[in-house]
Amino acid sequence: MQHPQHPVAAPRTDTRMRVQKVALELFAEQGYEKTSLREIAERLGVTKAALYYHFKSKEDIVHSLTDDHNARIDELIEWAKGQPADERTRSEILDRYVRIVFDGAEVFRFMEQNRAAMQAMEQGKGDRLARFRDRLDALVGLLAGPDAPLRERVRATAALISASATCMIGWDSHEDPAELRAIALEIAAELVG
Amino acid sequence: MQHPQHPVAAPRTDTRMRVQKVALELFAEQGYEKTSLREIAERLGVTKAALYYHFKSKEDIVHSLTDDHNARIDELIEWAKGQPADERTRSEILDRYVRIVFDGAEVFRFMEQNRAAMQAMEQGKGDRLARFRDRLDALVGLLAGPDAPLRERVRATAALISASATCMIGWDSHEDPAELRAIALEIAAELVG
DNA sequence: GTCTATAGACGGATAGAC
DNA sequence: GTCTATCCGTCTATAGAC
Repeated sequence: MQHPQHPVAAPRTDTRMRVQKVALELFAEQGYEKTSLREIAERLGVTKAALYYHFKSKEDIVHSLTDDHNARIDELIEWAKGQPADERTRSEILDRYVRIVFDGAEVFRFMEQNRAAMQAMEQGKGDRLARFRDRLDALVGLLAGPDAPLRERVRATAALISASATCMIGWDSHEDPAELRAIALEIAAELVG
Repeated sequence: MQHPQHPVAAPRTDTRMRVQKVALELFAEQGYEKTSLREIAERLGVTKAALYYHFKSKEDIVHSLTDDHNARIDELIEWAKGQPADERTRSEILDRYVRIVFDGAEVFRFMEQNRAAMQAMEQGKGDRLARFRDRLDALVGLLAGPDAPLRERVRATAALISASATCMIGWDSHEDPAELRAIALEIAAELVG
């Protein structure tokens, strides 16, 4: 008789997730470039080499943190392209967008504060919506219409930027998150309405 | 008879400004941390050591780029503190704020894209409004009132963030700058009004 | 005011034992 | 899956000649 589920000696199967957690903390505290793999390993109580078993490079850690969130934005864009360009669709785009940023607030805050580093990583990825700016432009196009006048495009941009900023800025810790999300959505709706 | 104005051999007295120009270009292209003094010197046709004659460190180059603009924000805050907290004052705060960001758009864009690096530099400067976040909070306090409810504080924050983003985002190069500035102001006024 | 040369430190990444 | 040890590159900053 065997116990195939659990190998003996409980080999810390969650190390990968612990690396992600610590890396995100340090990237947020001191920035991506100023955080070395040595620091991440030290705070985790392992060695640099251990990190390379779970991630093939420093950039790979970042991608493991950001890919899911970026994919959700891409899905939103794809979905919206198949919808009629009416008021109903616009308000659903904003609702879903705010929810995505709100759910991944820590990661989006990291991306925001390290935009220069993110842009450097995005270089050379010509395919799809690899670049942050492409995603923003796509959403603006869907919210304002592809050939909208400058004023409408600027307002749609401002709507997205202020909504996400509201979701990811560090407020007093005892503010009501649900209220923040509602206010973010209200502001965005006002600007595209 | 002498010619006291121009020393012989025209010793490139503008090198300091040329360094600032090239540094800002490179910081914007690849980010502050990924730009080395070697690269700056190379693009300028001088050596690293020459840079150290004009600036005492890499950070010092950044401060030479940003200090004036930050001081203008500080002056705006000081001025506003002595004004009555009415509609007239709020709208003048926004007008002056937008003008400051608009005038220094390249530098503000650099600070925005390298916020992590900026924050790292701001560590340990306890005095005055050394930190970016302090300036934002001060302006929000002046626009919304010191003990305003959450919604008003969030809206004031969104006003400042979207106005500055509008001024410093890279739009199609043939857009009318004056129109952009007007739209930025309109959005901000709407959110604090 | 600009140069050459170098110090001194730290970074990411890999090899190979256990 | 984690370790030790190390390679090799790059960086900021300085010393000192011209």
